[in-house]
Amino acid sequence: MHLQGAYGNVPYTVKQYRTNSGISAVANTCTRMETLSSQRPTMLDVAALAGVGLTTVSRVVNGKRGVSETTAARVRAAIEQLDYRHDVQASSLRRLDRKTATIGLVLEDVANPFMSALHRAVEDSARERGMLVFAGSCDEDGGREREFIGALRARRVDGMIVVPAAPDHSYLLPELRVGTPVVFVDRPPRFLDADSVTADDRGGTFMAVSHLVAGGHARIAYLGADQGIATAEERFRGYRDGLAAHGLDVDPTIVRLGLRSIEDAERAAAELLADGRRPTALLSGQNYFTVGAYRALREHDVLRRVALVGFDDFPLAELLDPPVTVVAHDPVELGLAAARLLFRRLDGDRSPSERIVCPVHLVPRGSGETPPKTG
Amino acid sequence: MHLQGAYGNVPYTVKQYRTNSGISAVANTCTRMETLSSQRPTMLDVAALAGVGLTTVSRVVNGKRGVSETTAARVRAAIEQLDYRHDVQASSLRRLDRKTATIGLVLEDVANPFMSALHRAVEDSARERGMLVFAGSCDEDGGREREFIGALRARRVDGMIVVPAAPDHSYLLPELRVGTPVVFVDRPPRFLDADSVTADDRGGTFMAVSHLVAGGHARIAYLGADQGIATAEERFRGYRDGLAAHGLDVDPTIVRLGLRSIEDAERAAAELLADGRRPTALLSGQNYFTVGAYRALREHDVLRRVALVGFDDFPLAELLDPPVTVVAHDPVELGLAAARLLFRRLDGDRSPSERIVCPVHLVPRGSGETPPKTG
DNA sequence: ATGAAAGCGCTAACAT
DNA sequence: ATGTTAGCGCTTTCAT
Repeated sequence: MHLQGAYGNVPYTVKQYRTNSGISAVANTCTRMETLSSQRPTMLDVAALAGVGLTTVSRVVNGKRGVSETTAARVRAAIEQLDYRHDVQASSLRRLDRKTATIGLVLEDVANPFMSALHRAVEDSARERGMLVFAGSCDEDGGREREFIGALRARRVDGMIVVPAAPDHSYLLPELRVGTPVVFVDRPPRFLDADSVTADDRGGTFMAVSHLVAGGHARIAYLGADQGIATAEERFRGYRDGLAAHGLDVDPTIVRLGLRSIEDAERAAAELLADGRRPTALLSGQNYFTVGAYRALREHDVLRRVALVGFDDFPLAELLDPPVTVVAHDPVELGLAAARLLFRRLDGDRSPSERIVCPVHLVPRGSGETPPKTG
Repeated sequence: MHLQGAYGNVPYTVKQYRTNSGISAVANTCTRMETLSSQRPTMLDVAALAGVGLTTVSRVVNGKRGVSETTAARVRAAIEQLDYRHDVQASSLRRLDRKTATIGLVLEDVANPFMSALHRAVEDSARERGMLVFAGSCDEDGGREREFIGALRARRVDGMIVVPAAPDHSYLLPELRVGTPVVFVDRPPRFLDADSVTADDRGGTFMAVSHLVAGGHARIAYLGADQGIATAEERFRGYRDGLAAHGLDVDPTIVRLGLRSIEDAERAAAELLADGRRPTALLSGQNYFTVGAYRALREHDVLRRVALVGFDDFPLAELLDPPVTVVAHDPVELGLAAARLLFRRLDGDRSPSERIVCPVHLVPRGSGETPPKTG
């Protein structure tokens, strides 16, 4: 028991604590002169106050066995009294597995309802394991993705869940090799063999086209994003394949790709509707585009004359009048699956990379069941 | 220059690199025997490969002056070649200011559209300064708030932005004292003197009541959350004060507090509408409750007979039919103001704590302009 | 059951 | 302009 002077052979500025039992003890290294009150207590402070060694405090904090219950209680009391907080950064620096109990989540946009629902699912999974998540938005910008992932690397996250934006992910190879698992979600990685959880994009638009054709439509327009985005490409493929499967041709004049925003989609839909030979149905490749298309339909007062089916469900879709028919995949399902996969890797699973594909569902609500009308 | 053997008096396992100029150098401490290939390169590896000292690498990485351009270029090449990534955790451990370039963001729910818009605003502000943000959800649970903030403390975040859930924040006092700034947003802290950015909640509901009264309404119901939540209390106060200001009494039978979800609100609104002496207008204290109320109105087929005004704007409010009149405050504005305040504190501002109140706006869209009808 | 000492990757003070 | 050394707060190894 060290009552005064120095701890080990490290020189300390003496600081006295008074414990319940009236024992006083020494604490806090203080080479630089600063007001002690503004310093955070360290394990050494706790050790001194509890009258035990540094290692014992470490054992208690990490819940390791080999400490008597009485000692542990004293340590816990000291922690409480000093408002001590373990430093996971310093801890991870020295620990063998270098784990930081932190994961990175690379999203398209944390404020997109689909992405934020996915975020919440990942957060909940992480919390169960006492892990925190760094989330960030890339806005479909590959450069920002690299930048953000670089920042995650610099913080030594234990793993990452990524909605990819970049056209090439081979730059992540060293990271994977060093043992940091990366799970791709919503879209598969490019030029990299890694785990992924995606939705059946092609199947979704195929299903949507079939639904519209079954409803009598033969002139179906398409609103899609840049074909550089894997999801967008697959969805467009489903549209083409769907038409082909029903013996219909793709009419390039009613296909609008490369859209980026609600406004883009609204403009594109407005153009299509203004045309003399306008489509009898609109198929939108993404939640935001569906909203834009809906606005255009309302603006042109053809809400119940031109059908609309959207990919991705969105909040309030069922409250609109008419409610919006969508092809939906559950972001929570994607997020949970991705997290499960990531944690399995963190737990040491080294089996070949997996490609999980979640099914999509058609949710008929009204807007997609409008029969075709001409003029 | 060290060509072989040991670096300083630290024993190393020798590892040879060949540089462009043909100089070979030593690297990588390796006490534990592990395959070197699976190790992350450290500054020492970079230093060895570039044929310079450790400090020089540190200087280059941190962009400090005092390194010749030729040396810097050699170092950068080595960094590139080894795919070296700076370890901010280790860096922060040793650096004087202990900064981690990380902030914590404590939200009610990352998936709530209001919260995720705020999140995005904070993220964008943080990115400008090269900082990352830990976001998490507390679901109005004070215990979860403390738990999450504890995890943030353990990761030594530089500062926090908090949408408070707990009934008492004095537990954050040691954190503030140790120099970690905390800015409260959307709601003020309780039992703690700290910065806050809030909306004019009382003024908002007061305005809403006045608007409805001006439209001829005298029987206005209220749907609100638990009065333990500061925002909820202020909004309810604005409702009462608004009625009083127009000589109207609060009728407790048409006030429903303590709601927690869309479903709660839908049920409460349905009850109010089923009653013989039903209100002519509904005032909702929160975005989710507005959605619930809207559903109930539609269910009872009184969408254009009973008026509805909601607090908080929400996506697609203007797309509904009738579009929803709301009292809105901008989450982006709140987020940006909170971030600005936090960064000012991080830059050393020690002036007395600030209480910023953002104005709210009435956005008449239709649902709130329905004239009162009886029966 | 407990403690002393070494050292994780880095920055800062002090050389030169 | 560059290098050497100490040590940030912690975990681990090896004592006892």
